[in-house]
This record gives sequence, C-alpha cells and structure tokens, in this order.
Amino acid sequence: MYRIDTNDFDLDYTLSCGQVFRWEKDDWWTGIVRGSVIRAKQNGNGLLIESKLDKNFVQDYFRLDDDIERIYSEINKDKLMDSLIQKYRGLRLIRQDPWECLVSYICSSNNTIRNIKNSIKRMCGCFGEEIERGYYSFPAPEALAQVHISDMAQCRLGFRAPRVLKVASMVANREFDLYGIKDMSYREGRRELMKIEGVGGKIADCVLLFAFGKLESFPVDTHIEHIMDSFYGEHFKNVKKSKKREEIAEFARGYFGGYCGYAQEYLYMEDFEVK
DNA sequence: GCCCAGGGGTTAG
DNA sequence: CTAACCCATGGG
Repeated sequence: MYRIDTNDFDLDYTLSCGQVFRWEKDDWWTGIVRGSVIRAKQNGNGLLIESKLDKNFVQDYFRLDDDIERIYSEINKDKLMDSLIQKYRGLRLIRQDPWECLVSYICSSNNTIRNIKNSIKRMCGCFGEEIERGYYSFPAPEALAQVHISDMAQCRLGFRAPRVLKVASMVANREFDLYGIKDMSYREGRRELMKIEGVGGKIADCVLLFAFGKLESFPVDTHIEHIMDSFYGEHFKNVKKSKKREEIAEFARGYFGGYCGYAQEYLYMEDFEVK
C-alpha cells in the first residue's frame, strides 16, 4: 500500500460520476484497471492505494497532474459553473484505457448506467481472464474477436452485441488503428472513430475525452442536452432536432473554452444527481 | 402498457 | 435535407 498526496481531488465524485463502469464502493473503492485489481481510499489530502500498479501510473490515471485551478478559472464563466465547481470540487476526469473505453461506450447507447455496468461485468466474467479470485480483466480485442454472437447473449447487450464483436475484429486484425488516434487532433480522431459501426458523435466524443484526453471534447447525451437546454437554451432554440446536439457541443466549446470537457462532467454530475 | 436510458443506423417523406 | 422509427433490455 502507498499514499499519494493530492489537492483538489475527490475520489467519490471522480469514481461515481458515470465516466467509469468497473469501480465499486465498499469501505474502499475497488476497480480493475489494466488487468490489475486496485483498491483506493481517500483520507483527507491522502489517496491510499493498494495495487500492483505503480504510483506514476495511478497519478496519471486520475489526472492528478492537471492544473485544476487553472482549469477551473478557464471554465468558470457564470454563476452556474461557479456553483458546480464549489459543489463538486475535486471531481477529476480519468485517463481510461482506449479499448475498454471504446467498448464500454458502444455498450452505452440508449442504455442505463446500471445496465452498462452489469453487461460489462458479465462480458469480463465470460471472456476476460481471472486475475484474482472473482476479479476479471477486460477482454482484449483478440479475445472478443473469437467470440460467437450466440455466446454474447448471456451478457445481455441486446442490439449492441454485434457492434462489439465487429469492432473487436477490426482492432484485432489491425483494420482499425485505435491507438493511432492519440496522435490525431480532436477533429481527426472524431472522424476516424465515427467510421466504427455503433460510434456516432457522442460516443466518439466520450472516447476522445475519457481515453485520449482531448479536453475540448464535449459529449452531449440526453442529460447534457437537458441541462444545457434549461440553462443556455436561448443559444440554440431554433436549431433543427437532428443538429441540436452538435450545436450544443459547438456552443459549449466556444463558451467554456478548450477545457470544456471538464465543464461537461460537472454539468453531467449535476443533472445526474438531481435526476 | 407506457416511457426512458451517457445513441446510432436506416428508412420514408 | 429532416424527422420518424427501430434496435434489446431493464426499471420506474
């Protein structure tokens, strides 16, 4: 076990805001990251970690090197964001593994967080490797590429199952260079990700933000559309329904600036908690 | 039985 | 071009 000194970090907000799907809270938080079990607990400014993952990796995973005060001052454009920064201070984005993030968000379409978590857990139990008693790694592309569609039924993914198998084959066969996206701009990466079946603008934005650290990404789902409508609705009142989410994202990028991805997560948390 | 969920693909107008 | 509908599953 080791300890990381933090400031402006809140483990509970960071892990419960809906960006990650494989962490569970008991007395400690327990997650599976990079094929390792990791346990985490916050103690004031101390972040206690029990894991084979080293300190540098964990700091990077929780983005503890982000200059969060500067990010706050950049996105703090009005009373609403000011209050959300106070309320959820310490909520950090997480640097997720691209493959796990991509598959997880393909599973998220028209789904609830609870169902997404359950499906991913089943998928890991069926096709991942047991790394500790009862804990399974996220299945690699090569593993999922060999799975037959009929064996996916037990994961209860519904219409998303064939999309997961298809992208697994594409990544395993190097037909799609997922890891090359980290060297692309936000726009290029978005165009590339949207070539994948089951990945539209919103899911591409989630992968770009949560896995590739493109902080100018602003994913607009039903919750973000709702809260943006209620606070900034006059800016896109007359926009066509089919273009609305894109327009909201463009507005947010201009309004909150290059760190709008952080703003998005605070807005999401608010709509998520109010619900 | 209805509507909705961290949407996206397809079709009909 | 746009809106409407469909997708499979679980819960309110």
